[in-house]
Amino acid sequence: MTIDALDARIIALFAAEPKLGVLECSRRLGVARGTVQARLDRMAARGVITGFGPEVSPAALGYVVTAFVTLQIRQIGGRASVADRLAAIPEVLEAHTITGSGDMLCRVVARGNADLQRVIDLIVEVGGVVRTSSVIALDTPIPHRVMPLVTDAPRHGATGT
Amino acid sequence: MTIDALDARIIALFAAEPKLGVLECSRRLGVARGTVQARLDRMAARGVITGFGPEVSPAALGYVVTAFVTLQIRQIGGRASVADRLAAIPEVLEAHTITGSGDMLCRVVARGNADLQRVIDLIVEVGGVVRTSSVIALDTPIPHRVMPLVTDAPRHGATGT
DNA sequence: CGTACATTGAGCACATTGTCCACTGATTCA
DNA sequence: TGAATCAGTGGACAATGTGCTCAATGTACG
Repeated sequence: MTIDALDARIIALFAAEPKLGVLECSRRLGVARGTVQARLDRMAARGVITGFGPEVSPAALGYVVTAFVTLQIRQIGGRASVADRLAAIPEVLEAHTITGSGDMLCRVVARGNADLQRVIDLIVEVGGVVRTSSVIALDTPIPHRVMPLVTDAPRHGATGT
Repeated sequence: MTIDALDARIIALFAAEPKLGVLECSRRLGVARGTVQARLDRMAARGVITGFGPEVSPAALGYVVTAFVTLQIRQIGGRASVADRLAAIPEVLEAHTITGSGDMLCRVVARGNADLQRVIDLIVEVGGVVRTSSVIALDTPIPHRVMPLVTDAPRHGATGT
């Protein structure tokens, strides 16, 4: 369930320059085109690479405020329905059930602080949500990244094969 | 700073089937190829689309545990150096400075609960970090997404072409 | 030793890309 | 009203990359 150094280089190269084709990638890595294609296919099949979709910046769309909202949920209600209704709120970008004193942790975005209040109100209105507690992200010194994992993983795991 | 309905449809189409070319995309949307290309270029230039890189699943690499770690930082130390040292830890996928009782919120992954302890130890060892508090993500009913935002944004902003 | 697998290098037909162009229609502004 | 600007259209072109196939090679493993 790991990747080798070549896999990592392929991913890193495509991450750096997504417009590269398989052919150009194989040239730069010094391997045959078929190898790169096979690696990509295999990683896609194994779920390591989940897609090549466009990455959209919420901030560029006007959603400049990011917040993390911890929810407490009435035990009797059932978390599933809460998740469904949260999913209906576009500004909820992510939701996890969690350990600790809270029950769910959501990442939400909004067009401003006043708009964040509106979004939180939408969340509170979801049946089963008892209480919310929010923290606002002031700055993001480390934006979402996975590349360190990719270049690190080969060192831990399988030899080539 | 918004996108219109056509932009949203272009993004949605590429998100659904990234292997589509510009030409096929234009065919399905019933517009000229040049239009799709121009829209993509413009959205890339405006920062709405930040890239087309491969999306990697940490879980598929063996990092099956996700946790959110809240840090308290010694005020005198300075947050910048803390962020730099956190960035050196591959398992730290994201870090924000936040409002509230904590000072930073990090998303971290690990290969298991025992490994999470190792990662948290790495974080604690960072100079300036006074205390940490972790919650583990048990389940992720809403995985990271932005599409609802994309399809929602046109309604707020520009005319619909 | 034989099998299985990954890789290589080559070739092919086909589709797509990047890049031009001229023309249209709508909007804005003097 | 007339001029200018912008986005979109439809077409064209050469150059390139793609998906696919094939046989041959080298290596790991039982």
